Amino acid sequence: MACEQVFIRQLRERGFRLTPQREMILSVLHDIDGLATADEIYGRVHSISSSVDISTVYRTLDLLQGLDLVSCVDAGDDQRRYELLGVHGPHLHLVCQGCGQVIAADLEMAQAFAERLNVEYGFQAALDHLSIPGLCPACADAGDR
Amino acid sequence: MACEQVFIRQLRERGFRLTPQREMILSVLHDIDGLATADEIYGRVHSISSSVDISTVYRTLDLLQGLDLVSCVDAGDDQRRYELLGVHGPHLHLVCQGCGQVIAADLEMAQAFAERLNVEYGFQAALDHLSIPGLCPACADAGDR
DNA sequence: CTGATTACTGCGTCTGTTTGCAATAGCAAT
DNA sequence: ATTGCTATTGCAAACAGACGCAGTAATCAG
Repeated sequence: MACEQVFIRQLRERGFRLTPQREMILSVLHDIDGLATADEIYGRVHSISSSVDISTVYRTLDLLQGLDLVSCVDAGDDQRRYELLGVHGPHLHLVCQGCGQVIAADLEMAQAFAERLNVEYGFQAALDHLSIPGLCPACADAGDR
Repeated sequence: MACEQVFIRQLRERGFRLTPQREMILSVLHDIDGLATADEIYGRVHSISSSVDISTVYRTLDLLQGLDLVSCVDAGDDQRRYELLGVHGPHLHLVCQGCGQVIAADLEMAQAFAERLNVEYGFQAALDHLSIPGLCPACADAGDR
């Protein structure tokens, strides 16, 4: 699979090692193809090989984030979820605080905003891997009453 | 103090109670006048009255956030900090991932962005209480090499 | 002032996540 | 294939933060 190749190449280039655990975790992420909590990922990996530790899952997810292959959505309410950035590149996460729904928004949407922060404050915002809290259309409607 | 009055009024209006613990926590936040972790706040409160529990600190901070009297900066790397929104109203937090520094930015900066999210996705972004990760000028420079 | 109501607290416990450490196992060079 | 270097792992323990519960105390009506 394409993403596997990317992964392996990225690892090698930066002096990391390819381990079965990492392969499994990547494969599971690929299967899920959507958002999943660390625990869900751990569950799946564990069912393939029962000797993989949850802390390895966390460490691998961190690593994958560092390589920009995975992004993390912080729903605020204690349920971080992870997502493989395969086909669809980086994007914004609009997290609804009403229903928990996560909407994927085009990163380009925030370009002007990032630009402004840079001009005014010299700050280089990393807007990918960013979760924006708020209300989805449905919950905003419901909340108006 | 003005903010104390605001606090008490807000509490009463919504049917909450004024307790010594809440007064102490508010007073500590006022003393600090800047960012502090829950643990730091707990430490100070504890030194005044040793029978205050850390979970009360967390609960009170949550409450204060609900009343928009406190905002929370999530530096990403496990060190949430809290801040009294007294004089300066709500604002954006630009969190540097290099040095951990937190820059306060004008909320107005993000208005256009919020507007766009609303138009395109019908999403009502809550951009106050939002921490934006990135690099401050100094760290961005250092990182270029 | 007194008593009733019920929000709030402290405690213990639990979940999700990170970290230190010794043992293991990739990888490159031989 | 063997070796050495060291990144990576599993484990256990530490950690922040949330939660359920039973007792306490702030508030308000009388």
